[in-house]
Amino acid sequence: MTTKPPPPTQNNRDNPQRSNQKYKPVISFKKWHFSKELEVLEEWKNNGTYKAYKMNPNSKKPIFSIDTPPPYPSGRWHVGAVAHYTMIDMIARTQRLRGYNVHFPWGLDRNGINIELVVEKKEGKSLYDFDRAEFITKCQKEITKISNDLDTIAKRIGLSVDFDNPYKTDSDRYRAVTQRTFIELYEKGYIYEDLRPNNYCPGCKTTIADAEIYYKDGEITLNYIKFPIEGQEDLNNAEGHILIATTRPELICACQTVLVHPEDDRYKKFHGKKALLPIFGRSVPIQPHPSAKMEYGSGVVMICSFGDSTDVQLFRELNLEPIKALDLNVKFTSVAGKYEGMSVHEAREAILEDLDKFGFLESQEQAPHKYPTCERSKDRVEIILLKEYYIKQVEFLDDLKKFASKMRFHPKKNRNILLDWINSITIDWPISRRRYYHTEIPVWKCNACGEIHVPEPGKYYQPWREPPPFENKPCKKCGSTSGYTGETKTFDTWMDSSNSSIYILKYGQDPEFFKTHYPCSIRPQGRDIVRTWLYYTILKNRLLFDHKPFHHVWISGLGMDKYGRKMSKSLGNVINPDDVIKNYGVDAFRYSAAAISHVGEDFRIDEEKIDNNRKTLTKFFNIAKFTSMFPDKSRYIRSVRLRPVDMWILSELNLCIKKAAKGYADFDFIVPLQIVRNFFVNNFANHYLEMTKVRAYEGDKAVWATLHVCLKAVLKLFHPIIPFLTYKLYQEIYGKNIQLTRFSKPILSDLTESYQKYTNPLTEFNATIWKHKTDQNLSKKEEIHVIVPEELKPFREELIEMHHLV
RNA sequence: GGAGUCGUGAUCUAGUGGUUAUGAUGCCGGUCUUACACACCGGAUGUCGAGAGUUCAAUUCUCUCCGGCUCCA
Repeated sequence: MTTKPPPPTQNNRDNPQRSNQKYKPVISFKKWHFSKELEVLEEWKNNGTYKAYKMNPNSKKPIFSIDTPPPYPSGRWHVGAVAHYTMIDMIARTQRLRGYNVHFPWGLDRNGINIELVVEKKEGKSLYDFDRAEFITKCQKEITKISNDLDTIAKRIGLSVDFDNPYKTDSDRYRAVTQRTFIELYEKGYIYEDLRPNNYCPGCKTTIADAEIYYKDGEITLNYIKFPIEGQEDLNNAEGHILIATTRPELICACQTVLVHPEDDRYKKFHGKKALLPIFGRSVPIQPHPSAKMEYGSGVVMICSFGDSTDVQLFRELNLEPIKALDLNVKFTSVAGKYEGMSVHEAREAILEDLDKFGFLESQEQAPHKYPTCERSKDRVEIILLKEYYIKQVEFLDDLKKFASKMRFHPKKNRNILLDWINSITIDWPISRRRYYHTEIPVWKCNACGEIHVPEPGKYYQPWREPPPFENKPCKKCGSTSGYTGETKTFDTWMDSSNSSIYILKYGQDPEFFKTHYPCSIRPQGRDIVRTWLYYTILKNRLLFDHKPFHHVWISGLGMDKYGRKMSKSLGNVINPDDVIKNYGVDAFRYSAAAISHVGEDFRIDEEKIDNNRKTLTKFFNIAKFTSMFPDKSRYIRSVRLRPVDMWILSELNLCIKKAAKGYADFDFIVPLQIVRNFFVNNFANHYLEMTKVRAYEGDKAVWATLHVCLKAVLKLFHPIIPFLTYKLYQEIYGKNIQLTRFSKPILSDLTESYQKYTNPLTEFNATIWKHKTDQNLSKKEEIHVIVPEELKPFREELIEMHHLV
């Protein structure tokens, strides 16, 4: 490679680039600043965009329904949640551009204990000390107060939901649907009432389901206690007592048996004997059972009602009579003798002192321990005998697994989270709660025989304050006319939430619509609520319709800080989404959310990265601005005389469209983002624009057409991710609302495909020339003596012009 | 303790039984080249989690282990 010395003075008169005053970008502003997003929002408000987001019931396009997670208003959105919702919005925008009639509803989840706890705290008393109606009114007011801001931020982040028809899970209409599902399930025989040991949260004062329990790690004292052997009592002789290890000494009063491992030679001598409960003196059988672990503690375990879920299992298996040791206030009952009225903690202290005093307590050691807590109040959960309503699930688990295999999971691997949970279920779902701001259980019981009566579905019932809707009829079971008493219990809020997908498809409201559009297209949700929201939805759909509820399930990970740690107040790493939007704009945030990782992975939110992505958007803007200098001749792409370089970029565009479509079909936005960005910046801007600048300024229609074919396609491909910038550019350049368009299809594929092979040699050749000039400290305009290689002959003219080859 | 899943430069990511392991961001150095310094050019950075096995050859297949996450006990 040789270079000629530069001519003494460069005469630019003939340089076609001088004539670029002729061409001005059509874009009305010089720079993109994200404050323009606010203008876009204003335009959307005025140009009917929000109406265009609505599902059109008369459209012939196929419906794509999204079971938008209805957010629970809780003051401020977590920045991870904001990212989550923008990604769900990308799904909606993608599907519109793919030609679907998208049903993207907007709702608020307003039922539940959270708001009750807020009111209780504010008023300083427990809900049982309120008048029920008054308490409900207070909850309603409180939740409405903190719901108000949600629409503003939802609009600001570009959500394309149907804002005009939001639903609320605490509305009469929604609750009527929840009650309908209960009534229908009751009539199908899937619901029953039973007295069973249940998880009971002392803080929330209600039963909770296994799905609502989280296990925490802690340490606990393991107490070695001597139980005398009946008939040969002697605390000082190995034959006279058996040493058991327990973490729950306060439950001795509820003990019904003592277990040792069948193979444990140390205790074979005690098989069939009886042990006397210390302090209480009651005798219980000692029996061999494989659940007693030889290596844990002394290898002897006492089984009480109820220390943990193993106890519950063993009571059932061994047919033991439960002893109700704790009442609803989690205080000991009279079976605890002198410990009656004490809390768990008080009783434990007291009995340990007594055991020690009387010589029963041999020793103590600290042991690691996992204990169940309530996910809401974080209180330690106790197991108490309670009468509750249950939905059958255990006998349907195989069906649920079948449905799980029929739904497309994004990402695929997250199906296992669901399967793991299904496989761990051993008991039916307790659905009744002893709370107020929840949907009421629509049941009245006969005053004479207690038979359950359910009303006709369709209406919202409040049995605790309404007369039974069948007042004058005699009881269907006993014929009594002594009247009915309304149920005071309410539903687990997951009974409501698990209806969202059928509610938005108008179940119980528009049977025709429901029939046509069931099941729902996609459930987007976070990984943290697979065992609740997703699981219960599948269960309900199995029981009601014997059908899978969704075609797709999209499960995203959780938002972390930039080091991958959970955001928490105590770590001081909480990012405020309002600040992020204020500092970098929504598109930069959305772009970052898409670029952050594959769907399903936990993602790290790093403000520095968001700021860098903001710069990338400026780059995009500049490419568009340059392109917009030339008239849009894209519709003549088939008739203009395309040269090889045009064919080449079209072949790259086609490849880009195809690859991006694949990523969009998976709702995995990092894939299209990387592909389109690479095409737009690396191939289109760096190489194609540079190679065709001269022709473009000369007025070559083929270049003009190609430029705009590419730009249009790219704007659309980026639109789901960065709706504001792409909307504005499309509006300014093409005078149309990009939100109402379709993705571009590959164009002239057959003709252009063979040009694929030039990508590498072409870009490498250009890079070599650029590098050479830089190394030699030459201007890019400097003439240079280089011969275009044979394989790049089709691009010879452009390459000579571009690099000033001589 | 058991099950599932993942593990590629600081971060995210491509990819494959044989490549000097892809690209991006960041980092470092240089350059105001008229779409863009919110730019461009260049550079450094990886024992492809560790070990063993299969193979002529393994980042890629198998096993074990380690680490992250999830679930269960």
